[in-house]
Amino acid sequence: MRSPEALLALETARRRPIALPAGTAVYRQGEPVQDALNLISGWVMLAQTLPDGRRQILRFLLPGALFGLMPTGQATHSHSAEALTPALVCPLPLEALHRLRHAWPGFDDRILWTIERDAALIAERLTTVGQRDALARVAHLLLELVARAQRRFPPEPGRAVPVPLTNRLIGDATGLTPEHVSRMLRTLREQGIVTLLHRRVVVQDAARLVALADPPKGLLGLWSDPAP
Amino acid sequence: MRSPEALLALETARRRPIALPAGTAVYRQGEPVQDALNLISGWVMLAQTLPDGRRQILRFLLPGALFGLMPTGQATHSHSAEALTPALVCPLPLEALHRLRHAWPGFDDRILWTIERDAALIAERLTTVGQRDALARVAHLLLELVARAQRRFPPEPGRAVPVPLTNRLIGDATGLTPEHVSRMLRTLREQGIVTLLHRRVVVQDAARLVALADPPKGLLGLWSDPAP
DNA sequence: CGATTCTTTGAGTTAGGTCAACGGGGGTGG
DNA sequence: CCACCCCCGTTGACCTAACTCAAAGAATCG
Repeated sequence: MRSPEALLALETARRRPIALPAGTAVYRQGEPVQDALNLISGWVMLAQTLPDGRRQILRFLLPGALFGLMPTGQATHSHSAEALTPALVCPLPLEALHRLRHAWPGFDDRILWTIERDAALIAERLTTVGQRDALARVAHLLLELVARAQRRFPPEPGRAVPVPLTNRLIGDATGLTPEHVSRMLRTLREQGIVTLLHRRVVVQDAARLVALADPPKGLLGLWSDPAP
Repeated sequence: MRSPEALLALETARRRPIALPAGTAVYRQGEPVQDALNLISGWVMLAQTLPDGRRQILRFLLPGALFGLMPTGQATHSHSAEALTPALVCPLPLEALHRLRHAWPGFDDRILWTIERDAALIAERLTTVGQRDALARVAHLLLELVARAQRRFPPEPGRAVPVPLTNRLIGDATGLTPEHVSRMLRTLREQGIVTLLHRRVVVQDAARLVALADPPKGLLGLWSDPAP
């Protein structure tokens, strides 16, 4: 937990929050790294784009996420960040971040925790995309996002959880085409497992969804737990 | 750069190095997190295994790598680590790591740099596996490993670079079957681009290999540059 | 209310997987 | 030093999951 003094120092160092309409870029791949960013509200996605236009969504960010950091010495962003909903983002100059890290150990620990957690989330997506079939990939993504959005695992059945997903976004995150995503969503719907309609996910059968997505035991905490 | 005092403190805190024969596990998925580990010599792979036996190789580690860290509060390993060659590994108790981080800012910065770099490498693999075809995936992996092993980009043509890869390992890293990896390697060989024979890679046509793998500009430093 | 983007579905195609068989290399134990 | 064995690599034939292309309907947003 950060001390009141640390929080005050953070308040002093950060810039004014920026309101971003849905669909706007926070930063683009190849742009110079400027500030670290704190997501206050809304959803943001991080994606890597190939020269031919295909893109891989690396992560979906929920409020509270810290992003925009690159390894020291890395001058440009390796990926782009784009708001999926209207979003509020608060920049923090890298130099101030560095100062805060060294001044407040609790703050430093939290940064490290965040980066490690993000790496673990990407690793799990890699495993899913590399090894699982289309149905499991879609199921896994829906389960992850519902669990993270609700901060709860397993997800509560019947509740409509707002998620700003389109079939194209699901495809870009899972390595599938939007058409095939549509077919997989139909299967999940017809089997009474989970439904995605009008940007809302309803989990009908949490047990079967978990069985399909089959998230590795022991990592579930990363979806639902806050920072220590 | 870390100060002499910091290096001394590190020397004092670490345990005695452990020699691992090729094929042995450093730790297994699901085991409790114990020490952080420093790879002194040899190659190690990090992999996530699914219940049905399929596995995704997340990263290949080269000497100097720091691994075995998990987000604070995460009790068990989300992946396994296995030596691909005879390897020398030096454990560092987590508690000592924590102390060193807070006592020596340069040390702390280097840890953060390492984790961020590792996350960037995994993200790039995710993009490759999710979006590129089989030939490009294999080309990308060979290029990455040759560049990292030689600390040099683009790779020097004609030089035989030792890599402990089997077709199965390439398949597990790229999401392909060993049979299809064999077909892709044949294509790369027949086209005079790159050859893998007897655990040695020879890059024949660096320009075409780079064009095929098409690594995002600006990330190349992560393959060939040392820590700042 | 028009335009645009998103979703859905169908039909045909293909990249990569599966299965099977064989050959080679390297390590091990006699 | 040799023989065996096991794993690895290679190739071919066939199969199927996912892609492509096309077209029509449904949401969403000025």
